[in-house]
Amino acid sequence: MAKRNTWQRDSVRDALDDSAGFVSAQSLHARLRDDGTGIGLATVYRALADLAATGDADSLQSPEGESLYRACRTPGHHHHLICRSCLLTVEIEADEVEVWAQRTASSHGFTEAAHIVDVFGLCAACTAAGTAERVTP
Amino acid sequence: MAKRNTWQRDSVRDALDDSAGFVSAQSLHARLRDDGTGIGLATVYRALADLAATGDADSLQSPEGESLYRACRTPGHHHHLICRSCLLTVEIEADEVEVWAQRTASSHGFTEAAHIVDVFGLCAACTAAGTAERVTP
DNA sequence: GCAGAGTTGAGAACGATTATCAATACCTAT
DNA sequence: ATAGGTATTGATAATCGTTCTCAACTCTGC
Repeated sequence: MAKRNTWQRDSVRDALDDSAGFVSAQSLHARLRDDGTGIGLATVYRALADLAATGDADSLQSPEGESLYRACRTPGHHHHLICRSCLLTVEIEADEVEVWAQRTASSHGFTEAAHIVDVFGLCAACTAAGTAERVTP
Repeated sequence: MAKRNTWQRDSVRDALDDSAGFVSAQSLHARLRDDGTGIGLATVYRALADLAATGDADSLQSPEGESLYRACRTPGHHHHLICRSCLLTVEIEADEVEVWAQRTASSHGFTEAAHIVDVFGLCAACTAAGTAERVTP
């Protein structure tokens, strides 16, 4: 079960690193295909799943139900501020919220608390441009 | 475009009200079918979408990508504390988090901020029962 | 009761994701 | 460097949740 290094995996990792915000597996695949590589869709999904599993990438569900991925610069636990128009993403710390979540959970008898905390909005650029639709990077 | 009252819509609303936690459209449909009603799957989806649109129900995406619905007792904006084993749900207030989200968004130039804040854990009962399910880090 | 517009339900269609499986490419031991 | 076992790939089929289609149906107001 030893992992092997393939140009496909590297390509996916590189493409993720080049993205400013979250991207879907589909759009990553499309981009890689456009770059001339003959990479397969299934391979992109597998590579992304691996990256997410090893903690090298974060993933979240878009409001539309798609799985989005991102290579995060900040290691460890953090949250995201995401532009719902261009998907530009800013990593944010939220110690305040960590404490709140933990306190709230235990005050209701819940254990093993985890939380999903993401803020969506329109970034400065999209606000200025009045961009109404979502653009997939 | 006047809305009509049909027993189907009422059934969906009632079934939602009877649920302690979030449920998927599929399982709601299955339950209604088992109750002898010949309700259609598409109708359940439509009714749930309507309820969510009018604010009579809340919805969220399960970590597996399914859409889950719930008839919430608290009107207005609130968040949820959800047992990841039995889906028991507690509605929680989070003024603290509202403020934080708004402040964080605007400090990064983001406008029209909305946020997804949900806490997952194991409820007291499931913790005691040792119900071990998947892990959501 | 009647007409007509909103609703329903069975199944087709759809999009995202996962499974299949023969062909291929990577890695390690020679 | 080479060979060979095996993880990986990729085209395609399959799966799953959800939405669409459209003829049949049923509320509601008159």
